[in-house]
Amino acid sequence: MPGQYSTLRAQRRAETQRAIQAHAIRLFTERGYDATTVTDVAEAAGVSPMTVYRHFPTKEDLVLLDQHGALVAERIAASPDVQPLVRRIGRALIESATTLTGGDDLAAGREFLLARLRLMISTPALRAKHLDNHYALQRSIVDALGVDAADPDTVLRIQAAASACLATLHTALVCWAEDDGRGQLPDMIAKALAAAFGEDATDPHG
Amino acid sequence: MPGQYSTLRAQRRAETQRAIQAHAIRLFTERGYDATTVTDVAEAAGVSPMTVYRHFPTKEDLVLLDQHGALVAERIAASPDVQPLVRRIGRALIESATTLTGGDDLAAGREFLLARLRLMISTPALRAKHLDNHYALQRSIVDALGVDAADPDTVLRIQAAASACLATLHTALVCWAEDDGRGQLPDMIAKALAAAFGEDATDPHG
DNA sequence: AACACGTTGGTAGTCACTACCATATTGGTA
DNA sequence: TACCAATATGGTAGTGACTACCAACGTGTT
Repeated sequence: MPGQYSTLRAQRRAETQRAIQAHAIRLFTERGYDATTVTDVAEAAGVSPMTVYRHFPTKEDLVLLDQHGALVAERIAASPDVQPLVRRIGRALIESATTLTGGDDLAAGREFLLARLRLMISTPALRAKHLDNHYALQRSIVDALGVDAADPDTVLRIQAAASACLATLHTALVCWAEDDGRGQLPDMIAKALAAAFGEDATDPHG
Repeated sequence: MPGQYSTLRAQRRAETQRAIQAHAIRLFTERGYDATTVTDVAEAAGVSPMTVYRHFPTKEDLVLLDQHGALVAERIAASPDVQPLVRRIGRALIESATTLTGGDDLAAGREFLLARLRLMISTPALRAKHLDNHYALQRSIVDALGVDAADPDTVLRIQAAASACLATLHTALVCWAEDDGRGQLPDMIAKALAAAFGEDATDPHG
């Protein structure tokens, strides 16, 4: 929230935030999400429960992914609009996944991502909110595609394509996590898209 | 939960349950979901808060749809398995929607359904849990399709198709509700499926 | 040195939800 | 008809997430 005019302040804040989240994921994985209270997390991180809420608005936000949404919307807006909708969205999803998993410096980042994914998949509350985040992402994708919203049929068409693509992405994430991240996530997404929409609609060489 | 060996008992129970839910939807619509406490609902229905929890495990269950899942799974299992996956699932969704909206005797039932849908769409907590219900429905659809689960690629293919179809269904529900239920829901679903997967994949005359 | 600001901690409260126990009414039975 | 089991409901007390409101302390700027 607050504007950081100081680097030292921002660094400290970022560090406590990182520590809180790291301890949270560890405890959630060890004892389970529901069996771990926010107070437990705060004690483990050496702060008060209030500080946890200052950095993460809800307990769920300790686990959920954050940057992914903006990444996808950017790529959508930057893509040429001559391709069919599904291919355009699908490519943005694949490229974003490449940035996410490949851009992370080392294996530790991937393990952290995997741990969060596993929690999201197995905990109903987390899974629900994560799916709702995808719904919000769907809205921003539709916005990024630049709809005039004059014709309700056009809106329905775009909304349907976007939601179907995102659901497929979620399925690919689940399968990737259940495979313990052995395969390549972008490949997984491409395969899932091809399965849902047909090979031709998502052919990377098209 | 309990087995109803008596009709009179079951009738009374069903009646209080119906009353609780009706008052809940009314209050949620009037004051907003978050601004209405379970105690408010209980008082309006003339029961104690505990009775509300006996009939509806969570506050969210006062709004969410229930029977839909079983309906879809049945139709999936009953459909011939020669068609492509997306068409098979899509048809089951359309037919279930026909049963839901057409089977309801009169307009009052449709208005009630619309009110619940509007709440589900506009309230984040409800929307999230509803989307998670769709995820559970996805699982039962995959089960109903009878997968041997030997090949992970096959599983991914079916999961992807099912999740994409259900996301499209959700989009159609939203569009239908935003249009105040003026159009026909099954048509809306068919249109959304065609937009996402192409006309040929869902052609009802195929 | 003084001042504004941002980070943290404390307290008290609301609300969803869960045991655990008591009570009354209903349905079938001796 | 009297009795008993099942069931629907109510009460109380408690947990845990989350939210004000206020106090204290450190940091960066003037």
